[in-house]
Amino acid sequence: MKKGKATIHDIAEKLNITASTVSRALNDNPRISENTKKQVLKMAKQLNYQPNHIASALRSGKSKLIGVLVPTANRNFFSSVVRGIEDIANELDYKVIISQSYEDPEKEIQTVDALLNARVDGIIASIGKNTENFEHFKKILDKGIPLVLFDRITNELEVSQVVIDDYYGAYETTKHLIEQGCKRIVHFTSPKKINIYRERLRGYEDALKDANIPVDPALIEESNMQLEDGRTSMENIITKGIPFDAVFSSSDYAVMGALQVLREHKISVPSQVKLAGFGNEPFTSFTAPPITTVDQKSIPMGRVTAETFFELLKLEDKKSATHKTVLKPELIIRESSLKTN
Amino acid sequence: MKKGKATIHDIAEKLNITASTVSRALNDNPRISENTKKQVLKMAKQLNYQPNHIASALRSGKSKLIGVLVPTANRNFFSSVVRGIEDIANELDYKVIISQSYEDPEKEIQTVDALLNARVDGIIASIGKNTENFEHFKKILDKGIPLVLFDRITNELEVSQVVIDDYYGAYETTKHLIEQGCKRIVHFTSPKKINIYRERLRGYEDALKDANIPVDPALIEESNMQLEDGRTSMENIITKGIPFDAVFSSSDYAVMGALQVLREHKISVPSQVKLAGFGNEPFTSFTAPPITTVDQKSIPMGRVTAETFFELLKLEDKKSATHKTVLKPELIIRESSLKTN
DNA sequence: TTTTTTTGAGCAATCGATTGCATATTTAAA
DNA sequence: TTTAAATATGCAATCGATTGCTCAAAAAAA
Repeated sequence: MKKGKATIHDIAEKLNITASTVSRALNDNPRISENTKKQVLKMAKQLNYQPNHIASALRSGKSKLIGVLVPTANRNFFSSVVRGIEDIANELDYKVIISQSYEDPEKEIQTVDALLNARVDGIIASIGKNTENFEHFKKILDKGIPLVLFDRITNELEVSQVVIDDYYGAYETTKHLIEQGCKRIVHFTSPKKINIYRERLRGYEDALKDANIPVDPALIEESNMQLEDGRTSMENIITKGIPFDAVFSSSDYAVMGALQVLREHKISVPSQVKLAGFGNEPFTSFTAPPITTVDQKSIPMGRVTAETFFELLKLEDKKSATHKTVLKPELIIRESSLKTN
Repeated sequence: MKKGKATIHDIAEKLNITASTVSRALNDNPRISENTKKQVLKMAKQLNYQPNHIASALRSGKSKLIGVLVPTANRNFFSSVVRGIEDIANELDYKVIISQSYEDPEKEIQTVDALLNARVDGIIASIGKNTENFEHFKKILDKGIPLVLFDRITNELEVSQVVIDDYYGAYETTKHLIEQGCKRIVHFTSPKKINIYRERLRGYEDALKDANIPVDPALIEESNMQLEDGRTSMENIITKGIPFDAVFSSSDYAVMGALQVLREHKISVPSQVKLAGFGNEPFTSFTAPPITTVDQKSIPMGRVTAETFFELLKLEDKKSATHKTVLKPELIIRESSLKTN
């Protein structure tokens, strides 16, 4: 008797009513009398009844699971977004399956499939940096399953999305560096299809133009934007003897690499070269000097994304309701970019 | 027709056989002829059949989901372990639900409940730092659901567990500091019930004793081991005027805080004070100077944990089979702890 | 050729909750 | 008092896959 878990049938039996009534009572169906509801609830508690979500999912077609696909959970930005999503989802009694693509397009496809197979009610995703084909996301849409993208989005998909204003963040950062006296600002970017780096590059270029500083292609370094890539890019610039007085990297990791290389070359930051990154990864505040960066409003982004998602879930025609939210990032000025008098 | 997804019944109908046969064919049951299997597989592909895991889970009682509970996914150590777990799980066609307790005992209890309700086939967990009551884990065991703990374990639970040899790691680190000439080594630890900090403390103490250096309680700072706590602890020591020539912190975050405070007090690392942390968080290699730390073998730990878990899953009597694996950590020596001549 | 085994499949119940369609009982309106 | 409307519950099918049991046909043994 302790053995098998209690089901609605057990409750029904004890109360001499049917399982349907119990089910309706538990779901607070208006067709059930208050009295019966009370009794059912009481008996449910007494029998330590735990609803079987799997049975419910099978019948109702709703798994109450939402799949969250991120490039890597091991990044402050992504894990914070996830946290924001979780907060909202849990309130609504949804569970979150986090899965990681590890920036690998192949793995991303598999993962989408796996989530679909797990019968999630919808998917929230941020696209891997190297993804150039979006068929697997189209597949989600074709099935009429709600999809919301955040941060790493693409124009090739007509879906709801939540992003920060990367252009603005980059523009402000570049402007700040210019105000600190910089004229030869190196920019680290990524050549991929993903929106964010393009936008940041645009912000960088426009800020320069607006200050009447020519955009010098020699100062723009493309890479995969990891720490190692930042090192390589910095070495490149130094080796080529290209003069520069600042680095604005679209990734905190890459700017960290630059800082290391500058240190090794005994180039002083910020007096000789000023630095700014993007992302506000925690380590940027640990370094010596602490690095100026752009905060991406990760927790709000998670919450907004989840809210967008659940609105979508409520609607009938998933496709027609695409919605784009843009959050303002915040420039966090630290020592690495400040003029030394 | 495109509408509803194909089921085994659709396959059965097309082939003029029954769903049971299809089911068995798909599961490679020996009672089905090779020929039939081939046909079924072909038709399945043709109809783009995707098994409904939910239906299968309901009937078989196996959800093919495994719950992973970590204090926070946003830590290199934990996310690496998760990655190791995922690797193994995915190979075996299991999906992983990651959930975070955020070091909050209350949230941890809720999360365990949520996982249980999601009908995971088992749980892999690392206990929150502030958890002092383990009833929710006992509940898992009582239900006969496999549970494996890693890293943050407790003696109050009789379960399979995978840990590193924290004692060894701490002993070696302390010994290393002593060899570099340190005699007054501050230790940052956490007062909680969790094993790891106790073991590290023990390693620290024994290394001192073995070198005939008295253990001075004034040098041992207890805290929650975050960056801020490390700052506070370091300020404490300095303010009290307690002489010291090294800090060995059981957490990389806390040692980072110490480094900041030392920097602010113009105390030079490593020439005046040497530092070592624990965990090999990526940022420890970014700092100036890079920080000596202990690598916790996170990916192997994840894999071993998953392997232990799946072995457990195979067994009948879950309880009797507890198994403890201890991995050797590795001391990573960097500039922060090296003797300056 | 008859009997026994082996092999390949079908039948039908089952997992637990949900839900459209009755039906019985009250209550309100005519 | 009769009829219509509202309220509370039951019945039974359903979601899709799994599985114990039964059975027919084919192969092997007697």
